[in-house]
Amino acid sequence: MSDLIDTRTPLELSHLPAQFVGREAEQDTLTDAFGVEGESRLQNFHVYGPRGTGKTHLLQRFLTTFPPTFTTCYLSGIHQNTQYKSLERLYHLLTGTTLGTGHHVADIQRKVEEQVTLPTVIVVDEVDFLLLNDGDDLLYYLTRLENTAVITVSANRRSLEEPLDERTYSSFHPQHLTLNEYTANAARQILADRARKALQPQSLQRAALTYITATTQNISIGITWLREAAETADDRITRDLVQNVEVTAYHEFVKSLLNEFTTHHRRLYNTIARLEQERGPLLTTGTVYSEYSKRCETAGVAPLSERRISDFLTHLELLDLIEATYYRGGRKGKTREIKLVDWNSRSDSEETS
DNA sequence: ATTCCACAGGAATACTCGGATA
DNA sequence: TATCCGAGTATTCCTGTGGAAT
Repeated sequence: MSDLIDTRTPLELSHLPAQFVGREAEQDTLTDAFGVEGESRLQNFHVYGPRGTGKTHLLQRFLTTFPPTFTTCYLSGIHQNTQYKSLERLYHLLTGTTLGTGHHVADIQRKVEEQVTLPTVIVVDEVDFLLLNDGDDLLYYLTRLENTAVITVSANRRSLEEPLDERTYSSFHPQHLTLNEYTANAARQILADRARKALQPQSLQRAALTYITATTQNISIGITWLREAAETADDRITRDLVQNVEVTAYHEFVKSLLNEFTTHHRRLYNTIARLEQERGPLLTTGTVYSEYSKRCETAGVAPLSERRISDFLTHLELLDLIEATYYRGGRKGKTREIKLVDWNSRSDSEETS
């Protein structure tokens, strides 16, 4: 146990710091659009930004700025990955009562509709997971609800025009907000601020901090890394120490991401990681699946079907843990070529379209 | 011009579970 | 209590893909 750490909380990913660095402009954009201070208007938004750029924190914080004359609701498409689950949670928020399973969606829709009396702002974070799993029915319903604003959040799509039904998109019709990656300076401030609150004074070397912010632009990785270093350190967090825990820290980060998913997701990821070590990158779906199957046998677990694992691979892609190039035909057949994401190649990843 | 690779990914189906209704 | 219904999860089934190899 490290005695460097006074309070661990500021080093946790879920911690919402009182002071919010680097996203003031984006915060203002939202506040101005909604006119929270004066006459308020409800607006739909789509917020895009790579992983670890503060989207979730920005919106969670934004929701807290509404007065009690509003209802606000935060959903994550990772957990609320069906219309049913989303509506259930929404209903729970509105009434405090839990419905449980076994009802009809149309019934819950009606119940929710009855309960939405105050202007309501609903954030659908990680919207890609919901769309992949259950289509856009929820968004269609929500955007047609009176007196309601919907804010979708994605780390993968700048716009939802393509994945949404035309009728859904036309009633959604969002304004767009993009979060760019933190500047090194902002990242440094964020980490330094958390270190100051969590650690003994003077325990974090400047060079250590610099190394982190120069290596990754994902602030979640940065925070995990800082915490890992703090937990390992005896007296000071040095640059060397930070380098030493680099790999472990990334594993910790992956673990925390995959914690929200199933053991099969984790097994699948580990399979890919090991295959890549053994045979190098660029594996095809087939090899990954058969190796995953083997691992299941070894562990005495029934493997999931190829079809299902195909979807789980897409999940890993959405999480930015793996990268896949799709072959839609050709001598390689129709497949995906898979490799782990090179997370610490800080620099050019701007040519996406 | 064909053939072929090797799955992607849509649709139908099976199975389980909780609530509702008679 | 029996039975039915719909939601969720996972499987089964199947068609389509398109350039390189023949």
